[in-house]
Amino acid sequence: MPELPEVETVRRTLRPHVLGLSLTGVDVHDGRLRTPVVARSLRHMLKERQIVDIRRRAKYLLVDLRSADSKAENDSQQCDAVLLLHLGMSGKVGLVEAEVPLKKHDHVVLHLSDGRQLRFNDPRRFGRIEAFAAREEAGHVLLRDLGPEPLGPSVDADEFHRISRGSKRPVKTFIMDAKRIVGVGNIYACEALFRAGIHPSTPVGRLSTPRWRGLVSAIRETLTAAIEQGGTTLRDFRNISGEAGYFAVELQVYGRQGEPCVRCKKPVRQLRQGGRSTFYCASCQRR
DNA sequence: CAACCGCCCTGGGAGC
DNA sequence: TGCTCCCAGGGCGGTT
Repeated sequence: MPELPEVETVRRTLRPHVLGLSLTGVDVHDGRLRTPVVARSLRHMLKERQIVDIRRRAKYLLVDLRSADSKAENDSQQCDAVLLLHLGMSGKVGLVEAEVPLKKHDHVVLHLSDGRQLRFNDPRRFGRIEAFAAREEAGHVLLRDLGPEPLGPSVDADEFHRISRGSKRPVKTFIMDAKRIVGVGNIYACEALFRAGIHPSTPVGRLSTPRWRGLVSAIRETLTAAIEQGGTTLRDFRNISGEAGYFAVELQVYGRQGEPCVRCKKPVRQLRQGGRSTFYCASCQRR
């Protein structure tokens, strides 16, 4: 499942291949994604626009588009658009030649000016694809309430300590809350808490500033390491050529219930928090 | 308002 | 072999 490192890897991999190309057409084969894809409006927002950048915010890919035929500089501002992609649970982006046969679950196809196609494939249809005018980005309902980027400069342990004071909420659900900090999914939440030596059930309001510092560092290190390794494969991730994806990151606790802890050899335990499985070492991770 | 819970969806694995 | 059941999970809408 694509978490932040996978999305960042897709961004970095895709970007050099598509920068400067224009979108020449849009096919919607199955618009039943997280919210229905409206072919008409997607076409209207994308057609004849040139890809000028690909950014990432949380787990959203944001493709910056500029009107390709706009000669007048003052006109281009109004023509700027953003294509938003979320890979959900099982989404993949393929960059292929037009003659390559469609695969099952290739729901949306974007035609590129070099003859190739960007194909959005998503078996579980938890993904999202939509487009809007660039001026709408700041107030966009999916983006406006997002917390800071874990790898950005504004993530601050003192701030987390301040806003979590008095809260009895488990630390794990706190760091997975996108309003607090974005891009920490179930796998990396477990891994970061193990790295920081913090029990996932610890009431978040009881974490001292030094422990918060340790946790913030652990989140950053965990995500950075995964990005460097090209993202976790697990089941669904594929790289842009459509081949089996990058090698799996060495996971220390996630999915290892009953196996010996890499640090102390005691069995890794599993519990459920907010409907999600949590994996941890009761000996290495303390409240 | 913070916190929680159920739901969306399909494929894959386990068990019979 | 094929059936049923369960699980994976981000984010959103609804409720407490």
